[in-house]
Amino acid sequence: MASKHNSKADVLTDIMLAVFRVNGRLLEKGDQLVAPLNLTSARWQVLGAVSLAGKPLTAPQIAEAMGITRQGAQKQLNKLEADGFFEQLQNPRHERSPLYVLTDKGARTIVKALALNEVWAESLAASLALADLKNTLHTLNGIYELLDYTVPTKGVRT
Amino acid sequence: MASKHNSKADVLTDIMLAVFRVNGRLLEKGDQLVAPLNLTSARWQVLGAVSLAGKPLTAPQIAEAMGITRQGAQKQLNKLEADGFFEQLQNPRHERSPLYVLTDKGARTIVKALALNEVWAESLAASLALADLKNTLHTLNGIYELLDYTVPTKGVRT
DNA sequence: CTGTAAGTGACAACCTGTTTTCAATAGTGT
DNA sequence: ACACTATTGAAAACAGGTTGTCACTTACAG
Repeated sequence: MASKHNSKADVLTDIMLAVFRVNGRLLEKGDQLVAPLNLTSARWQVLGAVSLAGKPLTAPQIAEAMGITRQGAQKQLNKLEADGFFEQLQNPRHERSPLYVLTDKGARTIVKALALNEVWAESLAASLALADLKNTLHTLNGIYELLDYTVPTKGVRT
Repeated sequence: MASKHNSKADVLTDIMLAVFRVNGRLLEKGDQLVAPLNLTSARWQVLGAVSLAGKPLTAPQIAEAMGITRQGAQKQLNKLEADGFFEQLQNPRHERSPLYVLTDKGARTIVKALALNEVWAESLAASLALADLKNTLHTLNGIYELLDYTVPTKGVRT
């Protein structure tokens, strides 16, 4: 499976391919993990963003927190609201742009999802070395910053 | 930006988030990289799979090499054939399932794409340490194997 | 042979996300 | 106040991928 690795560029190329594969598996396993809660990875992420903020957010704020476009976030919000995870709150600062607040059901669900994730991550991490994990996180962040280098408008998408 | 990291599971969770972010950026930058060749990351991957095999492949074979479903691969193949990167070859082993072979244009294009990728990877890797890259690749592969663990049918999707 | 299971292409519907466009709302400088 | 710009929701088209169905080859056990 391993290639020649005659240069740093070769190793980096293999890392890119590994990132693609791992990304796919993570989404797949994440979907399975929260399926019993009637969630998917994408929907869980939205719940998590609002829960983490600790206060109601507008659709564009959620999108920015998640690093996706506001339209993408809005789609999930519409579904999540229809399923009773969110409620709309009148936004005093914008009459057409409501704040989204977790319902009791939404709050209970995200707590369960985070617990499931914690158990899962622990079982995976058990067979990995802390030093390797830290190094990997640091290196991935370094790669991300290199890739992020030439973003003009602070990452804001229209 | 860094979290507390009180446990290996916490670091792993941050790695997961980093993988999502890096994956997104890689696709974005990859698209930009090969846009002058009238390719996208997805199409480039198909070209690469057939080029790497060194012989004509059927749609299901390409799908398996790429780790996607045959229907997904077929979609790209149809477009790539329409754009003159592939030609269909009569398959002696299955009259309804043609072999896809690179045209001259396809072969020339994948060579250019690989060259662009090499230059890009070198420029990125320049500021990273070889030991860190190797460790990261190894750790990501380890994570992938852990995630891959419970796949029943050898990963074949219907 | 023959029947049955597996492989395959062609579609269609869906998921997640992006881009584009439009109209309505909000913010700001003068 | 006023005009100009930025923000926002809504909707549609697109990209890349998945799942499911259908009909048709192919493979293979008996």
